[in-house]
Amino acid sequence: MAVKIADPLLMREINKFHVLETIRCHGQISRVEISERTLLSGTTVSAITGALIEEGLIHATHTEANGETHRGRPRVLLGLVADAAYVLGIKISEATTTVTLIDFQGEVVTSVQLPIRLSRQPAEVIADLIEDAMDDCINKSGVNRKRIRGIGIGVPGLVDPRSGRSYASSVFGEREVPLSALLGERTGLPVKLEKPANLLALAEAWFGYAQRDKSFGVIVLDQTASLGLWLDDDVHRGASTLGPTFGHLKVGSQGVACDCGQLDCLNAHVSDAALRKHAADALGSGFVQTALARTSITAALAEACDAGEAEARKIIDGHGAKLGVGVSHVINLINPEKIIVVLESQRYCDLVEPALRAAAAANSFRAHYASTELILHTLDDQLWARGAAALMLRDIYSAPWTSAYQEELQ
Amino acid sequence: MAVKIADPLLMREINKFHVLETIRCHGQISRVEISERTLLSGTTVSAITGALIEEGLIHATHTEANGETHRGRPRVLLGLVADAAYVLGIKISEATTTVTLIDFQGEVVTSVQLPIRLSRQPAEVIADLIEDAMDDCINKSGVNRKRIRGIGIGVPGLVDPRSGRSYASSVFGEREVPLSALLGERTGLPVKLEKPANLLALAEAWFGYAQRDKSFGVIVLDQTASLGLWLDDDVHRGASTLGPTFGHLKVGSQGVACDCGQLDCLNAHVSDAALRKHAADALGSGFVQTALARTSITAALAEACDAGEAEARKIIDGHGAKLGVGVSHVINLINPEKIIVVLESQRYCDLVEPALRAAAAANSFRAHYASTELILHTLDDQLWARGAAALMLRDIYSAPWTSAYQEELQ
DNA sequence: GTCTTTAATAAGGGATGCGTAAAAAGTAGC
DNA sequence: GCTACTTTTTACGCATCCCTTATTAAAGAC
Repeated sequence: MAVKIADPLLMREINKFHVLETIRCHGQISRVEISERTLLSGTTVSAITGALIEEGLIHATHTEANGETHRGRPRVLLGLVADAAYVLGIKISEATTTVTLIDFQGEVVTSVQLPIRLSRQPAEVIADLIEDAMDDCINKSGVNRKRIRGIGIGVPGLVDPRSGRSYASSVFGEREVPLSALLGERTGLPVKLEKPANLLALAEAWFGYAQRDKSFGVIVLDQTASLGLWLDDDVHRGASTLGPTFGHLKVGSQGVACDCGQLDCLNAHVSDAALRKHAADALGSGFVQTALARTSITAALAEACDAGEAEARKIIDGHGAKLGVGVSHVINLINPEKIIVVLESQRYCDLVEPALRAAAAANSFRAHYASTELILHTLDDQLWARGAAALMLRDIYSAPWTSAYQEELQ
Repeated sequence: MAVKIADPLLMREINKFHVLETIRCHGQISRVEISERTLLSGTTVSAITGALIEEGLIHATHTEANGETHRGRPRVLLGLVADAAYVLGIKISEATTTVTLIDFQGEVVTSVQLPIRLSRQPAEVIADLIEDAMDDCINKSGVNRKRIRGIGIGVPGLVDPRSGRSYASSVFGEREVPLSALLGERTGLPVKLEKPANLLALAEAWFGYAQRDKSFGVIVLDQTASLGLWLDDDVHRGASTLGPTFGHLKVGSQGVACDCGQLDCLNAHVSDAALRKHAADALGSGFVQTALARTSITAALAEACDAGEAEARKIIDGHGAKLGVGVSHVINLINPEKIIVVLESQRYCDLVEPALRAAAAANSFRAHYASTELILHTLDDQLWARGAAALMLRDIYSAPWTSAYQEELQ
């Protein structure tokens, strides 16, 4: 039984949720329009918005009709109270860690970057560093700490959101780190852990390209390739709760070894490490070393390609082709409405796109390829943060009819 | 907005659904126990069961406490009225078509086999033949035609359940057949079309191995390989509504051509046609011809293998290996709680299982492989039928909180 | 400055639902 | 036959929704 028994209170909660959702999606909206959109009666909308105002979640922004001026009493526009709650979004990467404070509307309040390579430190030290960064972020913002409702974190590698543990992550020396617990102790706040791709999926679903879509996938290349799958209004986690393993799909049969001990995993072909190796083989280790001191491997390849280096072009095409095969598996099996591929730079998107699309098309069933929209765009640091924030915000907004709601409350 | 606005009527519908679900799952159950399981108050359960009795969906089976005798007033056991509704389940294959009448409890009432190769006939003729078979089935059962609520059909090839059309099916000469419409006209009943794998997924979810699972996949080899995916209490259809295309996943890189025009599709390696070709190449076309006159290709291979034929063993292992690669993609991307592989005979299950498991394990990420249970079992003709029936039954039982409910009513 | 128009709230009537608590029903034990 | 005990139903109170009809509020139109 995934759905709760109905009683009058649940009824209210459901309708309250719908009203809040409508306000959240629309930004500024009058009671009449809420009534029209939700099909709730004006009376009910008034009662619910009244309660929400009392709870401090929304307020009348007092702005009258926008632009054109109407005849009668102007509509009072309602909007979320930005100050109603705050959430910290944290994105941990190998080279940089970003801590961002997000308000109830999902807007960035403050953001702090920690340009530190964490991988040499034990988990306890890393937790301390992150705590300092959070404090810094909060202090800069001037936000009352009591209004902060939780912390959402994205960390590479395997993540079990249920236990809040990170496994085999490249940023930690330890194989297993109870990151949720470490940060929960220090802050007294609820902490949610997710893999970065799921964070992006959340961000796309809440703020990005996929707000209306029932199903979509987000593929992100952040050291390794990873997929976040959004199905039925939630991140898909699967039986292991680890989410899909895009990076270990098998592509091709060249017999390239992957860290996981198997052969021809996608990651063995498209991870940053693999790209560096390809580049070193084709362009010389000197090129790689000088380039990487300055920039990322994809940026370096893009530059070399633009400089007319045929080998760089070949590597990029190969990269796109392998990614395309992976994408084709997603199209064939899931056939989501959208697949969003998130890459580091616009230039690299442009360079990799032809080969990626060609491979995706060549390896997926026609009808499915035609119905899945393939989008490439660049990685926005704020998108990470907002995804991490959405992780916590969705708890505040949580849909009342799911049993998950109850579990998370206790 | 996937969820309806709450009002008192919806509330009743939700709770009614829960009560009916409880009765359906438990078979015979007293009001008290329903109250305990659903957490609804006794009053409400009485009111709802009263309404359900009035509607003729359930009745008091008047059996008192089973076995042990209790102290106070004995519980009145309630159960589904088998006669409350009937549904026709139809499974169309190349060689045989089965028509089955199922009652409200999901039990088979009558079943009729049409041992006719349909592929030579135009769609209109096929529809006529099926209509005759349905009439025969109904007449034999003695069931009042008015009690029949709909028809569920499984047909190989591409199926668009939304339009009720079958595309590129091996059983039809035409590329596109509006089968729902053809049978709807003839019977005046609602007709639902599905691909066979989805039918099996439904059957497993309602009656089979996966009644408790949130997510699972069913793989069936019926001419070609096909996958039905059950996610979030429903068959997953994807953007194209055609469902996953397991058979056109790319496995290996031998460059074997598939009907779809691409290379190395799973079907190009594991379809019945591919197996026949492998068998003809390795064992001689004479073997294939004499064997197929008598039995199926898998049964023939199993026999040859049992007779010590090394080439047959090799073909079966290859078959299992390719299937295993396909399975690994499902495990990596979806990581469902179960994957159920449905094969023709128990013997073939036993023979193909080692290679299948080995390939699945070798190509899927460890944690995911470990958390997905892999089950092989044989195809039961009744399972098809019950799946087809569930297709319609779920409309009668339909969950009131989804928008799909509303769409399907109109 | 008054009239018109639209928005929002308030009040009353009607319907439905849930839940609690008491009454009715039905059986076993003494 | 009476009592004890459990199930089921009935009666009542309360909450929610909806609708209709004022009432109040705030602007534009004249």
